[in-house]
Amino acid sequence: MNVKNKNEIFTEVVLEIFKVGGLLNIEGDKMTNEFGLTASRWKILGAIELSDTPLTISEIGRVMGQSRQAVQRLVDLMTKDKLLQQVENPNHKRAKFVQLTPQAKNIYLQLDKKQIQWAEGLSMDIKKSDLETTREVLKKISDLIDV
Amino acid sequence: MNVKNKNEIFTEVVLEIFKVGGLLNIEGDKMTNEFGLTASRWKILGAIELSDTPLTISEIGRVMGQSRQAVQRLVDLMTKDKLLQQVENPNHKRAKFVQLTPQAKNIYLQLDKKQIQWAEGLSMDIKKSDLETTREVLKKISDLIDV
DNA sequence: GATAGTTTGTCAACATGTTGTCAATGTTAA
DNA sequence: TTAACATTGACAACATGTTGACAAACTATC
Repeated sequence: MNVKNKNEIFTEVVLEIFKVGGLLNIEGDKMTNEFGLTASRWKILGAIELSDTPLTISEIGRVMGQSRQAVQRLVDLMTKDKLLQQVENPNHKRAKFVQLTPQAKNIYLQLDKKQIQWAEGLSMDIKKSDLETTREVLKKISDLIDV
Repeated sequence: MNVKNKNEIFTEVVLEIFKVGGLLNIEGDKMTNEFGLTASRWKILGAIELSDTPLTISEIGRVMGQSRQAVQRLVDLMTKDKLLQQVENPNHKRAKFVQLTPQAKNIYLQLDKKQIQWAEGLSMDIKKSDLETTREVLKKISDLIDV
């Protein structure tokens, strides 16, 4: 019946993560194209909007599991594009808080609607409990690596 | 209890895929460093070794869910490094088959051992059935996008 | 066989990401 | 307070990836 051991399945999961990640990026690029955005820039907006507290550039990087330098680069570009603005951080002179401009909030809301419709189509055939299991497994893996 | 709907969970899964993907790449780079490889080049070796039939560059791309150009670039570099060699494909004059050199096979075997130990540590706290669910969910997503 | 459409290799432009380094800023401990 | 350590912004080098375009090679259809 089931001839594969746990390690083999784990390896398959890892390879599938790479594959799906790439495909999702392409999909995200298409989805954001009409707003002059890309998948990566959309993710930055999401990281800020989904957070309960104001975030600095380094904090955004930590939330996304990325280097602060990669985030800095995008934030600089998006600031130039009037999508982000930086405000004083009372706790740190250099590390300012990053905020969405009204224009970016507007775009983000539209993208959120678009994404929900897209997600509904994709997750139609997937059980909610299976999605939850997947989320937990991925979180466990990321926590275990991140040490 | 559970206030999140399916779309929200789906979104969390997507964000976790991005995060874990990045972390796995960093981990793969560290793991392959002693052999003068990178995570991406290791993946190329894996795609070829795990296939039942000889693969062309374009086919490797399709298996990995990547553009053939990205694969081509790496195969060219790895050919220069004596890790890959190309042999005639009776079905196509230009699209040759890509093979591992003995040296690459040797490295791949060592990496496989190393990876199994690493995977055992990581998947220790994860149920086999949950890993299988995760794999199936990811496959479903990638199939649905790939159309 | 000729023709139209697809796949492939090649080259180029560009976006994204890690890593390393340095000085400026914050934090901690003696 | 001061000295050691950690975090941050800034810059640079490099690896990886998508996309677009073009000609060569293959496939299918008439």
